Amino acid sequence: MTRNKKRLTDAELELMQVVWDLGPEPVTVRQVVDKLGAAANKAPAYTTVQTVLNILCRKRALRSRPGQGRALEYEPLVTREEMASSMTRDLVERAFGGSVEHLLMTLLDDKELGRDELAELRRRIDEQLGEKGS
Amino acid sequence: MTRNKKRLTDAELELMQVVWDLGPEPVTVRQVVDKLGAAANKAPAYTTVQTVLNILCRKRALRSRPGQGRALEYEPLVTREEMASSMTRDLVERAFGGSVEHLLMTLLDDKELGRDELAELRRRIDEQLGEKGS
DNA sequence: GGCCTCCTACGAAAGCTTTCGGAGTTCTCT
DNA sequence: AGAGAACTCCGAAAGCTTTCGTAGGAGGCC
Repeated sequence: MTRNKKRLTDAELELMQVVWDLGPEPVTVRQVVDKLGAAANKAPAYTTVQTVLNILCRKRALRSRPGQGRALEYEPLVTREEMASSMTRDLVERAFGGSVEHLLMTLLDDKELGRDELAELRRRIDEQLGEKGS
Repeated sequence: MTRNKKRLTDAELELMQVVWDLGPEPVTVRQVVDKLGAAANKAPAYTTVQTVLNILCRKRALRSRPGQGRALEYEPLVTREEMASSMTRDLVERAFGGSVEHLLMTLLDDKELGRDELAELRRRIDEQLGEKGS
């Protein structure tokens, strides 16, 4: 069952996003630093990135191993979707008393959703209702 | 527009929940401690609760003022719903690239929702669609 | 008054987060 | 071989989180 209990901090999550963005191949510290330098105009120090990536390994969000060059390669052990799901469960626990429906209702009532999104959502619900059919 | 940027930590949020639970009236440190002692069999020290309540004041989530007795009274400056909304926005930013729809789709696909919840949700969507109608 | 209880205010200690510099190793180029 | 670049490992420093103890003030009771 290996419950994935660890919560990622801001810095950690941001680096995970970069790793996921960088595609399916494992990435090096250098690649992450460069990507950050390109995206924002302030890149953190090389060793800062390295430290956070290593923390992510300790938290079992990444794995590192020798790559082709001399630099270690890091690869995700969880997908962006798994992480998002896990964070959502966390939010539901912390802020909605464990009730997913409560979160859903709040999202609807807060709207920010246009007619198209609502229609799409409705379509999906019908799909789900269909699957559970009978 | 005075964006409410502050994020509450675990301990802080837990105390907010107790304050909200304790009803609309302002509460004292003592009341919160007792409530925690009753709920879990592990009550934190009086001064621990006091410290966190004061931090919540600094973060503008609570306000304190002299009560009838000698103890200060604390009252919420934000509602549970506002906090939940704000935390949800935060999650959407951090984990779903700012896309509420993405969160909604994930919630649906992760299911955990029974037929009744889905039906209720659908009803609400129709409501919203009605409001926006034409 | 003197003592006990309840309260507030202050701040300390342990641990986590975020950032980075320095030491040392290895690869490459001349 | 020697210089320099690039990388890893280690750990430190500043700030936040969480928990709590102690000092000091105010009210009630003998």
